Amino acid sequence: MFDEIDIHILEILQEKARIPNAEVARQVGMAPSAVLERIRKLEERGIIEGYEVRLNPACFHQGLSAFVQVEADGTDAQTATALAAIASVQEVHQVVGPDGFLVKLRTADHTTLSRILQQIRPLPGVRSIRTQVVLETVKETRRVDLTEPNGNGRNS
Amino acid sequence: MFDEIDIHILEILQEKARIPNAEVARQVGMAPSAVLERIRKLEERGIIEGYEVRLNPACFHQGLSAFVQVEADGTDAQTATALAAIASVQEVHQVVGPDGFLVKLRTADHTTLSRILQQIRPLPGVRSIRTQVVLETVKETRRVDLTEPNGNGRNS
DNA sequence: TGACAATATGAATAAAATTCGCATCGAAAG
DNA sequence: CTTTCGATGCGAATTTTATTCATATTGTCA
Repeated sequence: MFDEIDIHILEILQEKARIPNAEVARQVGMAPSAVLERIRKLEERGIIEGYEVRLNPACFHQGLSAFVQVEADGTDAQTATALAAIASVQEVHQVVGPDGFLVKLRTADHTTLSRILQQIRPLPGVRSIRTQVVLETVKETRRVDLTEPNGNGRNS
Repeated sequence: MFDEIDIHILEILQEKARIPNAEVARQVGMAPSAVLERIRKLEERGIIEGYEVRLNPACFHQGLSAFVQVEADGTDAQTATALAAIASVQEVHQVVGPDGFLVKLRTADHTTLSRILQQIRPLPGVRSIRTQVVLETVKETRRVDLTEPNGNGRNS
């Protein structure tokens, strides 16, 4: 699927995605056109899904994180859809076990959080919810570990 | 802190961060130099934290997600650090309540997950853990909602 | 009104993106 | 072993973008 050079390119982009292609080419020691072609193919193959700007949530009154364990009837797809439709909801995961869904929220403060929780409770299929408020986020990344010396975890 | 034009720029970058600055300028109807200056200031002020490439986890044998509720003695900073140091650990949140930490993992499969869990259990301060395996992720975004018609949630 | 700070503009230049013809390499077929 | 073919890299040429800077505009405050 991809080789060491691709890995190198992805590492660079993972570090700083808005870096000029010419600079990537310099770092991997190839012609810019070749690097461009590789990046294009990584995008085509769906290995690269997109490029995002990382914003400071606190600057947008979204400084409070919380996780909600939603116990639902079976695993209602309608419940998932309704949860996902809420603006403050960052993530909706269907999990194994009694708590059917695990929902990650981001709000301005406790008042807003309460409002969202009251919005979740009456959703179709929702039996009960348990909320965990985040005091401090120690780590939060979406990076994929590409530094595997051997070939495991890599498609050929 | 920022105005409607900044919001517009951020929306564009949130959608597609590797877009050329000249194109952003076109979309917001300003000179490229002015847009460049605005983006620079957004970066300086820490509103823009960085730019990331979004990779397909499945392509890197990281198709399995799980959340681990870690019950810890008090809220040991050492525990948090140890958790954060594990490569498969994507997020570590210190939460209010008996489960001191909520940890998000990404692994290749159940076998790897088990290995990581056995790595977590003996960590300093860890009393017990409860694991929730993700069957399906319905929504997973880090986008900040910038489409607020009124001024609430925005610093002036 | 006048001064000042912040920000926009447009032109000029340097740098980058993009295209494309050609070369190279490796695998599979003859 | 040679040929063919596809994939990929290279480098030159061209278009587009980034970046800088002098100048203009705007809004605020004294």
